[in-house]
This record gives sequence, C-alpha cells and structure tokens, in this order.
Amino acid sequence: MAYHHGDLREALIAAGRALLEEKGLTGFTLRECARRAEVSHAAPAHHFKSVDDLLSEIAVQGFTELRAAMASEAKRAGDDPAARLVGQGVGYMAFAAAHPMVFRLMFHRETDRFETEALAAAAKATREMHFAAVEAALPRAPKEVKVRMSDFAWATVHGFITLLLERQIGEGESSRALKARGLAMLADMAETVMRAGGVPD
Amino acid sequence: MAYHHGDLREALIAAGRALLEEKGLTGFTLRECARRAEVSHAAPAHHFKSVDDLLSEIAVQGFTELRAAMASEAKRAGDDPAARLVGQGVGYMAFAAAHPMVFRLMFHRETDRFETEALAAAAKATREMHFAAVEAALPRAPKEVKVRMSDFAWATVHGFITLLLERQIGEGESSRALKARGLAMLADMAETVMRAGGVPD
DNA sequence: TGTACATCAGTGAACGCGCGTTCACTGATGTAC
DNA sequence: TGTACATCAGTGAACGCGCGTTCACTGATGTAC
Repeated sequence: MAYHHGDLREALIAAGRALLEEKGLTGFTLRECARRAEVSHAAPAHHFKSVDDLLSEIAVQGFTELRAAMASEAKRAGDDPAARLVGQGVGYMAFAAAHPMVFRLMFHRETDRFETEALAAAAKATREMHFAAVEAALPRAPKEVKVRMSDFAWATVHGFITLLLERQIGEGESSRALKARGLAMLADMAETVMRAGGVPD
Repeated sequence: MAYHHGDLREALIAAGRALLEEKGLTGFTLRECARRAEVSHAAPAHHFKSVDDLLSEIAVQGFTELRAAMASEAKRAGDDPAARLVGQGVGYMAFAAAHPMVFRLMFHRETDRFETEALAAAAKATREMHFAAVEAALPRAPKEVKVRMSDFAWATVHGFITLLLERQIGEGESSRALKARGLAMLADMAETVMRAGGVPD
C-alpha cells in the first residue's frame, strides 16, 4: 500500500456510507470511518473539516444518485407523462430500498448540524426534477394545482417506501408481492394526478 | 424539595422528550435527562435499565398520544366513514407537528436498539386503529383491497407530514395555507379510497 | 402513639471508554531549472 | 536526466471531554407490633 492513499476522500465517503447503513446516525463516528478506510484516525482531517462535513457530503452524493435513479426509470417508461411519473416513483423507491440509511439521512434536516449550501441545492434539484414531471402531466393546470398534485404524488411515494423500510407496512409479505403493491399504489397516485388535469374544476 | 422526588420516572420521560425535541436522537443522553430533572446522574438507574429503555418508553407514550389524537379527531368528524378517515389523518398530522422528534423516534425502528414488546404492541395497535377506519369505509371490498387502500391512505398522510416537517414541502407558505393544503390532500386521499369500494373492479 | 426495622430512592465518587481535534513530525509527490 | 526544494497527505501521541454504568453510602418512607 502506498503511503499516499490515492483517493482517501472517496474511500472515506464509501466507508462512511457502509458504516451508516450498519449502525445508523447514532453509531456514526469519524474514527470508525478512518478505521474502515485503513488509515489513521487523524487522516480524515485533511479531507473533511468535521464529522458533519463528511455526513453532508454523503447526503449530497445520495441526492445525486437518487436523481439518477429517478431519471433512469422515467426514461425507461417512455413518453407518456403518467408512465414517466410512475417511473420516477419506481426509481425513488429503488434507491431508498438499496440505501435506506443514506436515504433517511438525506431527509433528516431539522437539526442544522450538517446543512450546507451544496446539500440544500442537491435537495432542491431533486424537488424540481419531480415537479417538472408533474408539470408535463398537467400542462394546462394552474400552478396551484400543479403544486398540490406534485406534493401529493411525492408524499404518497415517500410515505409508502418509508413505512415499508420501517417495517410498519407489509408484515410477512414477500418482496415480490410488495413490489407489486408498490406499483399498484403508484398507479393509483398517477390516476389521481391525471384526473386533476382533466377536470376543469 | 423532598429527598424523594415523587415521580422521577415521569419527570425523566418529560425531560427526555424535551431534550429529544431540542437535540434529536444524536444529542440524547441519560445524564442530560437527569440534569434536566434536577437529579444526580445516577438516579435514573432506579427507573430505567438503560438509555434505550427510556427511549423505548418515550416512543410507547408517543404512540398512545398519537392514537388519542386520531380517535379524538375521528370522533369530531361524526359518522361518515370518509370523513372519519380524514379526521384520523388530521389527528395524525397534528400530533406529528406538535412533537416532531418523538414522532420521528416512533418510526425509527431499523436498528433494534430500543425495540421492545411494549413498543411493538403500541405500533401495532395504531396500525389496527387505522385499518379499522378503512374497513368501515369499504365494508364490502375484499381484504386485499382494504389492505391496499389502508396502506395508501397511511402513506399519503405519513409522507405529507414527514416532508413538511423536514422542510421539503411548503417552502415559504404560511402555516394556515399549509393546513388548507393538508386538508385538500386528505380529501383527495379519501376520495381515492372510497372509489375503490364503489367500483366492482 | 411510639419504636424498631426493612426497603426504597436518592447521592457522589470512581471506573474505563471512545470520541473529536490538535500538533509536530515525516515520507511521498510534484515542480523549477 | 538530475537535483533542490516546496507542498501535500499521511502518522502517532496527546489533550480534554462527556458518556454509561457501578458502587458503597445514606436519608426518607413504610410497616409490624
């Protein structure tokens, strides 16, 4: 092993994500990240100002991956706006299921411990991506309806995957069955959204 | 002040809740709870086996209050099943908004740190209360549809209030406007649920 | 009502631990000429 | 291609801190008679 690590910064982020998934935020320490990256506990100081700085970076990276997952599934869904909305939801849930603790970290913002400009921007970009998909589905609806439907769609998806990951929903069901139910729920959601655009109100 | 506290157990729970709301789970310590209850740091040992034991008790108490809030608003809503479903949602959101960190704690279960039988039972009782309200709204629907609609309704409510508390939704809106939007969303949700009972499928 | 005694719920000192952060250091790397 | 030197990214020791938990203790409370 070289004296200089090569890319310790990325290695620490990877180690931090693994630690977070195993122990949660309460068990997250800089020293354990260093241990996992096989480096002295003082080394991280050259790359991150503090523990919170590392956590913030992990969350930013998480948002980037979340957007990629949403975009990828929306693309697979083709051109139909309703199908694309469902696709975004599928990508969202897939990311959350694959990285539940990072996902949770990303939406833990009340204590401003690790809030940074970059993190706020990453969250905002994700919100805007979702809103754009709703706008595409409701081109003629007034802004207020778009906002309402956008939040409704997001709440549905976010609530479902959150409750699933916290084991409040789907007790004793196979993951196959749960996926099917997730899709059914996304379809209900999309139907409600589309209806908001069809009715003159 | 008496040498014996009177009801230190309840005082520690109250202090713990306040601490949790201020500092979050990461900042939660038994010694700080003791300090806030104006008692030596060794005193809590006579009432709780460990920090996690206290946290578990706080979560159990939270579920009890959550059910009370849901029942109270459902009662106010009268006899119409759809209105009662909306009422439950109102109570749910009101509790979450009043005690955001306790609410979050209640749904943080992945690390089994403070999972106990009492806590599992408290969560289950809440789920059953919600499911009963959906059953009342869809008396003739097959079980599968009831489950699907129950989870859909819960996900909607849970997701909306969670995103609101994490400041992902409602940026710059007044709390009055947000309450109105929460109600509108509950109405959309109830409409979708009722439709599932009306259509033969 | 009084007394003896058991039990209970506190205290305060002490323990060992892992943490974040700082520091002087040193070996590796990159650059100017 | 060599050499001198600046910069960079690590090391390991040390610091002070607050934590959970344990312990012998003691004052308050409750009970038997």
